[in-house]
Amino acid sequence: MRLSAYFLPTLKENPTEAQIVSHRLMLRAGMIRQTTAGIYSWLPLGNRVLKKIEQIVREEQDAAGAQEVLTPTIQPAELWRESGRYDDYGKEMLRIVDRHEREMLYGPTAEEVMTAIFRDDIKSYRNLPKMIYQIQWKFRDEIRPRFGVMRGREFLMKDAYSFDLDPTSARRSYQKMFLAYLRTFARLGLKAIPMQADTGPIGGDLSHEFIILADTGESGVFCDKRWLELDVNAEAPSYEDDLEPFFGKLTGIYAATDEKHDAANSPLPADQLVERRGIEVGHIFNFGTKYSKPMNAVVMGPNGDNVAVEMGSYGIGVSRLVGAIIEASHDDNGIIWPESVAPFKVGLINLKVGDTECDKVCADLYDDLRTAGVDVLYDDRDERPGVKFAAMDLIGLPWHLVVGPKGVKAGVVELKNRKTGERIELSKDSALDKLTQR
RNA sequence: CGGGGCGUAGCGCAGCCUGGUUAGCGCGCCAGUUUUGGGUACUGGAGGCCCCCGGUUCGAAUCCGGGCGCCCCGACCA
Repeated sequence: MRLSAYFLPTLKENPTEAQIVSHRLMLRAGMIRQTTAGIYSWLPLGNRVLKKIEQIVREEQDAAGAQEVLTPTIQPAELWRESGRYDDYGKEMLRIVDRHEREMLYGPTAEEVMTAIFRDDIKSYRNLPKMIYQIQWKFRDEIRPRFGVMRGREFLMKDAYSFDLDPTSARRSYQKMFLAYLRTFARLGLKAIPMQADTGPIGGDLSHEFIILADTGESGVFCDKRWLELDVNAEAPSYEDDLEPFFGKLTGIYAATDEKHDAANSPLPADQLVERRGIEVGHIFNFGTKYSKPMNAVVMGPNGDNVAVEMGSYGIGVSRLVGAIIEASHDDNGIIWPESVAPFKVGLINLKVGDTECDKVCADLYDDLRTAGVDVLYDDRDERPGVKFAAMDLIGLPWHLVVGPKGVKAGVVELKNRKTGERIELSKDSALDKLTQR
């Protein structure tokens, strides 16, 4: 993409409404614009990041054996009356009446819809277990939305639902998702700690929140200090393995949100315990038959009895992750994208637009990179170098490829790593090699 | 829902208290000059229902009433 043609409205100054760094940087980097309180439009750059995250989440869900579906944002009140949650959910649920006076709602979650889809077509234990998921917009009418996409009213969520014949099998589904979450967050460049959590309105007994430690986080959390240096993926099993040992080991290292932590009966001595702030990026629940019973989601078991299926649900805040990643990865100059989610891998900077040599070298690099399948954002604007460097730092692409007249005369270009700040001069071809092999 | 704040050009703000020429400033934007190596220049220019409605007044961005919107703190929530 050529920057001169890209819809990328960057801001030099901080908008007043943005209180935390990720919100400020998302606005300044031209990723999002607020449409109304807690509801955002995603501009091209932000949308690219959102799609990248979505894709990683999707790949890891698929790898864990979940199958992607898509259910509507608008749901009938009827389904929620079946589960008994229509009256319980309160004002967070956005309720709508259609032209026929039917009560509808904008889905804050999809347990009811998913349970209904399951029960309508799955009738035998032979078809279990099943795990389905979607990546779909949700709406929760927060009292006070804040922090940009970190706590919007409308947000993109990956929500998965597991259906099993018995609690043992359900536990295994839970552990698969537990592992999938660890792998997903690791690929996103994040360290997410699974913590014992309250189950809230979804209900159930087994539940973990996945928390990224960050000073700006909304949740207070407590954890064993061993978590701080633990590499959870080093010994992660595959999905075919018995997951119990791994699950047992990780859940055996204390971590809990402040709702769950009992300071009076702390399981750890004070010098072992760390108290921090955190951002919740995922939450998984096992809730048994809480929905399957009232909604009559039953299958015929091996002995001919109808049994209510054991269920779990598993959420990842996809749009929230965009903010969370920025909270975890930025500096004074702007965002520093992990390569896996960067909107473009390389920013190509032409320091002297109009110079025949520079234009030629840039045009070649631009074509070659794209041919090699590398996402490249070419700053071909007739701007001063400082302006270009600033913009490139702000939007945080992992690699900056700088082409200027001096270097071109000497047959070199400069490659800068946004994260480390390291700058090396090398030939155009070596730069290409380096960027295409990674 | 309780408490606080704000609404003036795309963004950040001043002006309002104490009403009175064509409503200012910085950034951005447009045109031209500059061809620039790490947030760097110069000249000129465009751009305003001063949130909305009503009232007071000879006169309202400014005072008064009502409404709407947005932000922050709290309670609440993923």
